[in-house]
Amino acid sequence: MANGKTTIYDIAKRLQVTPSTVSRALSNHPRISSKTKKAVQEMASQLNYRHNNIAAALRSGHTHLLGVILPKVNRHFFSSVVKGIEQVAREAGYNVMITQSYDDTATERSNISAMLQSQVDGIIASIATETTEFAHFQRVINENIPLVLFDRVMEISDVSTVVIDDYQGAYKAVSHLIGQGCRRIAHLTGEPHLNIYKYRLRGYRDALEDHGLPYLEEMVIKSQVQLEDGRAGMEQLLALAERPDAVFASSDYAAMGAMQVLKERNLKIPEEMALVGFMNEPFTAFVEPGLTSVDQMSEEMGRFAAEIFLEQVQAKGKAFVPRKTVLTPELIIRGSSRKAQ
Amino acid sequence: MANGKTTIYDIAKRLQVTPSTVSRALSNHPRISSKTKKAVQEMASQLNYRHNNIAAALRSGHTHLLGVILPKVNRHFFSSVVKGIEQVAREAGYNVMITQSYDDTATERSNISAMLQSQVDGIIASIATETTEFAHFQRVINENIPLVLFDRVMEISDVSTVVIDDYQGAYKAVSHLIGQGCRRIAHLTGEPHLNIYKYRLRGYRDALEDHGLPYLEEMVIKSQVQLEDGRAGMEQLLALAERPDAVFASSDYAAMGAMQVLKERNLKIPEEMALVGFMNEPFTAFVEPGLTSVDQMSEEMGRFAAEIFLEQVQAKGKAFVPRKTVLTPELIIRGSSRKAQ
DNA sequence: TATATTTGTACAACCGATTGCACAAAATCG
DNA sequence: CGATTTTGTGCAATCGGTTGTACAAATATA
Repeated sequence: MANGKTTIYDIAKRLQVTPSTVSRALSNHPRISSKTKKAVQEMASQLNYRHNNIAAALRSGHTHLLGVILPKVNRHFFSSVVKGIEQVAREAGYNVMITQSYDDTATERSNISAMLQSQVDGIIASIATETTEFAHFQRVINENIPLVLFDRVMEISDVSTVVIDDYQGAYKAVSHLIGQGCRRIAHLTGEPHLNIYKYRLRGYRDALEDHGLPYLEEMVIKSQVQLEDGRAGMEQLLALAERPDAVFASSDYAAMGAMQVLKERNLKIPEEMALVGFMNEPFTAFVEPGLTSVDQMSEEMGRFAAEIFLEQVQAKGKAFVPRKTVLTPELIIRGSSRKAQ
Repeated sequence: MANGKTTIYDIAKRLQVTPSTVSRALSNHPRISSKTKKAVQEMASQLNYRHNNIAAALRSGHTHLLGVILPKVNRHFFSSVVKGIEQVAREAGYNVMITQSYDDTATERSNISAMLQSQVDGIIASIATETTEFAHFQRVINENIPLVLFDRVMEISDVSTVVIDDYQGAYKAVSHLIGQGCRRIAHLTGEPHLNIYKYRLRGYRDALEDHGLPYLEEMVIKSQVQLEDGRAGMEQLLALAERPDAVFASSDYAAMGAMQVLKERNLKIPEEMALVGFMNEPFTAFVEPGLTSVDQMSEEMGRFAAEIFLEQVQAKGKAFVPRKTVLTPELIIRGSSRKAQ
């Protein structure tokens, strides 16, 4: 009170009870009489008491802080995932601490350090594109702090993961293009060390083969699948002796870059070149024509990740069996791939 | 060590010194000999020691946590601001805790509570659209916790703020349209209780009047300036007896909605209707034609906000004079307003 | 009614670093 | 060379809740 901060000691003094009683009353301990609880609560609000998370965390060992590491929050996908995480986490009394790796491994590492220093109760993360070694994540696991990875995951056994079925998403997308009459479908793929791109590539390939179309090396272009990469990729594809009649990109940004190039060259979309992206970023609905894309069930993904984290926290002592959750993506068809039949 | 956690006590024991010496050695206290410091540091890394922020915070009173409250992280503007904040904050040894209000006052209030409970050393925030009473922010100020507001600020004296010159941004935008030959310029404006919209409206008005054009009530449409609002606003404007020949929207989303309607009706942009937005979201560059927009200097804004926060922290004891910082916005001209001369 | 159980609260150690104060040893000064 | 200042480290209290244990009173059980 003196310096504006009320503690449980102040409440205890006023009520002639001990701090431990106050603490228990506030946390709704069964052994405390409801009479005492009421008195404590009233005095607490009267004195404008606020629970000091820090002090509680020091003794109890848990901060009720959940760390979230994302490549970039301004990707609609990631921010939606965060929304899902927040919904579940707050419900369960956890505060969420978001940080961004900016797809940089060093930053990712320092994010993890910061979180460990802040004693977060768990970490939910999606790995930076650039990251190829996972010692920093392994450290989290070794310290027995619940870790849940989503979307961009790594091949480590003791981690729970939530991903969409990238294979299926790609397969659906390519099948759709074939259904629209496309026969020469190119693919803009990302870093092969990230599973998402690996699986999407497989889905692409299998869809082609299952429909009796050949898989051609020159039709698959690897990059970081950013806007510029999409532009470059499209240029490259247009320079081929036999041009593709469709492009399936592993990211909406790459697809967008491709679209820009096509427009600059006055090629008709989807008649001369159909396009499909991946992520279903909101701008896909704004551009002209709308960009067909694979939706990644972002909020669900976040909710699942948070729920798994909670389970893992609850199973504290006992061994927790890491869960792998796979969600089914949805193909959102827009003008960029809808050919008049 | 026993349970994987090394403390300064473990280090002290190994080195036959006291924990206080270790603490001081680690924090580079001038009174500790460099010999001891070296020994402590080596032992620390050997034992894999990690500083426990929680314990330190409890005693020292500062958590080195900076809370940031944003309406939505997936707005490119806000995420850029965060980037700026992070740059400065991390440099100074602060971790950043981001939360979203989703433009909802209740959520905003609970965000603040959560942060106060977590004992953040300061809060940087942009107010939720919906918020009209500021008691929760006032509480932060009353508790003497540094508060810096940016972009969406409120009329309270004891707060530092960072904003762009919204008036000037609007003025530039409208003058540009007039320069392109537009004579009947409509305006999509937002909630008048938010300064940003109020000032933009004034800039719009003054630019018209300074160029000898009339300010017409029916040309100003108030809404939440989201995509749908832009659509509705455009419909309304097109229904006027005398249509406008340009629309200046206080948000890119509203401008985008307007653009969609224009395209659906096959009206030419910018010939029949020029468009200018506000925010310079990335999609403005993707759409066809590119959307002219006012850039808000987002990263700078974040950096300034963080710097002011730091100053305020440093000035701990003494009275800190709140600073109002105003940045100059930049008009990014794209196809939606560039008429062939 | 005597005994066993439950209920309600108090006591005190504890989480792990920080920090004002004390004090001896070393360095500097007159 | 004695007095003063500086340097390096230790002591112990402290931040504010949490929690295992103890114990008296109330209640239930036999």
